[in-house]
Amino acid sequence: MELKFDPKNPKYQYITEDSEIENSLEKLEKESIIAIDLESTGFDPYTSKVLLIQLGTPEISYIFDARVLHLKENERFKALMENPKTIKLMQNGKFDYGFLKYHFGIEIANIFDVMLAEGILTAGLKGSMGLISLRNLVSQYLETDLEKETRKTFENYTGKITEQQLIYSALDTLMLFPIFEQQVEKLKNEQLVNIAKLEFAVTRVVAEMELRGIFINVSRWRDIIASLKEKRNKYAYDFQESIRQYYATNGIDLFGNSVDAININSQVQLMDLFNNRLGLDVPSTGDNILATIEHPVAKILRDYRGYEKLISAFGESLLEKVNKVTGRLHPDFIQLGAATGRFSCQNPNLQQIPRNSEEAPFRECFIPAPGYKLVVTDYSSMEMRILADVSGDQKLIQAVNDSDVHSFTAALMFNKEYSADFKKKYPDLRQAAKIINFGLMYGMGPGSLARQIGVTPEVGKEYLDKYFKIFPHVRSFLDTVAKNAVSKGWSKTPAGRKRWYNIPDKSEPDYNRRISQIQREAKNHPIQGTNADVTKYALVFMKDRLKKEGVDGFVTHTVHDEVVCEVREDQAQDWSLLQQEEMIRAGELIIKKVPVKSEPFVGDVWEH
DNA sequence: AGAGGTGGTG
DNA sequence: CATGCACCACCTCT
Repeated sequence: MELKFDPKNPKYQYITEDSEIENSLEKLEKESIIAIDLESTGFDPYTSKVLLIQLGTPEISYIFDARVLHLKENERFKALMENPKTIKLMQNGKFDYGFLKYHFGIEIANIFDVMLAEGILTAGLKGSMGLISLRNLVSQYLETDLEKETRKTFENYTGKITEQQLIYSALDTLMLFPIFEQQVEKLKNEQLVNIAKLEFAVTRVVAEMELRGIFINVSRWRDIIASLKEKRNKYAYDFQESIRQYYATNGIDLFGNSVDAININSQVQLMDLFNNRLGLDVPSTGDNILATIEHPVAKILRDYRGYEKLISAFGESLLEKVNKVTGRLHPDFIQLGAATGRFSCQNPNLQQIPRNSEEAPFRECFIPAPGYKLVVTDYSSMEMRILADVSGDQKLIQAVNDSDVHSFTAALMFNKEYSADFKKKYPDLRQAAKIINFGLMYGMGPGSLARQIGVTPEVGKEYLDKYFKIFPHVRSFLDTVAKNAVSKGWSKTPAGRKRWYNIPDKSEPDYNRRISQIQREAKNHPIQGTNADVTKYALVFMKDRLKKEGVDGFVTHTVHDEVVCEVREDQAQDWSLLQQEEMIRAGELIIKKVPVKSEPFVGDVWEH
């Protein structure tokens, strides 16, 4: 590919005088597409400084020294960044958006993010998930090596910006244009333009979500952990006491301190205990296995694990992530973290905080700032509605229209009268139907279905047959998706989001296994992926609506089919209805054959 | 450092 | 024959 710049000697203008700003802006304002990048002393906007802001054309990069220039007061600078008519090429724009919003009050508009574009174009393929580096894009699209070592020099810069740093900074904007041009063509060819637009709109919401963060009641959190530790320690002690007899130790060391027989957390040592010393024969030490074992040690271990899990995964380590400046948690939401289009979440992962329970009401520790409320909306049985919608199965559409899908399914399958109290009358039948309903969306087969419900494989197959006899279009839809995924190498959601598959060669030894894997993934993709599409539209709609209505509120969190906003107390109740409205509007963009439902909750803790 | 096991969420 | 989707964190062990 022909480049419009010399990678060894890129053109740039380093601007260190306020008087030079206007001149560069004038040039940039003439462009319909500019590239933006930013160099900072770190990754956290609250504790890091902005050093350089690069705004580029295809030929030249204007490097603004943010330390010495008065950019915050420059309305023209801000207007350019916020101009919705100018496309802003960025790499992981969420990062720069957050810094510019916090340090300069700038809200970049009309982003084209090459990282997200690549994620959309390669969803599901190995190495495409999550964060894709500019270096990789440059290597792939421009067959050039982009030196990235210089970035580290910004973290402990000594004052003077070096020529090497300027070259590095300039390349980061110049490289974006030729990548952009090729990606646009690909997006058009794959009919992924609308999905790209959605992701680019979402990235501003995500940036603000991360910037705002989530308030957490630290002392309450510590109290929960402390009480869990007490219980865990008791079970840890009981465990050591009950297994000591199987080991050549009296449990006391030379100094009179008690010493453990084995490391209770070691899977290897536990296997030795169960299989060599207790005379059992366990394939693993997972909870599903331990649950079937009569031995008292298994019971103690299960109890211990229940507490240990919560303490290790959600204990003090989470509190360490509280931001020193804001006192809030600012997790990373990875916009294309999942192959299906869902978000993933890290540092900490607030999408896996346990549901509230008596002993560990973790979610109750997530609270609004003083003077605010949390407004929570989630979609009700969204994936079932999606399955009904995409399959077009009249019976399933009818089932989700009724108040309880699983009961209705059970009634049809087991020839019972459907009634409002079905759940009470036939809890087992409902549970079986629920497992089938969910299992199907994951491509489950008769074997594991039978195992889940606790029936023989033959009965499991009967159930499946019965199910598909009632919902024939569900079967045909899933089969078609699976077949097409293998023949075409991709599947897509109604909104157009694609997921690709590496189809193995027939000569591969595990060909059948891998094809089955792809078929299951493909059956799930339109369902999980549509859920992601809908929630992402909802996020964009909500942010826009908050602004339009002048509500003092922020999107703070999302968990796949749920959105949490933090809204000023006196506005929260009214806003909750608008939040519900936007959730439903987003759903109805894509889901046409069944109603979309979402109830709003206003409260002082995160639960619903 | 990375893999495997275990278990938390939707 | 064995085959339930999508993630991330923590632990141990090599």
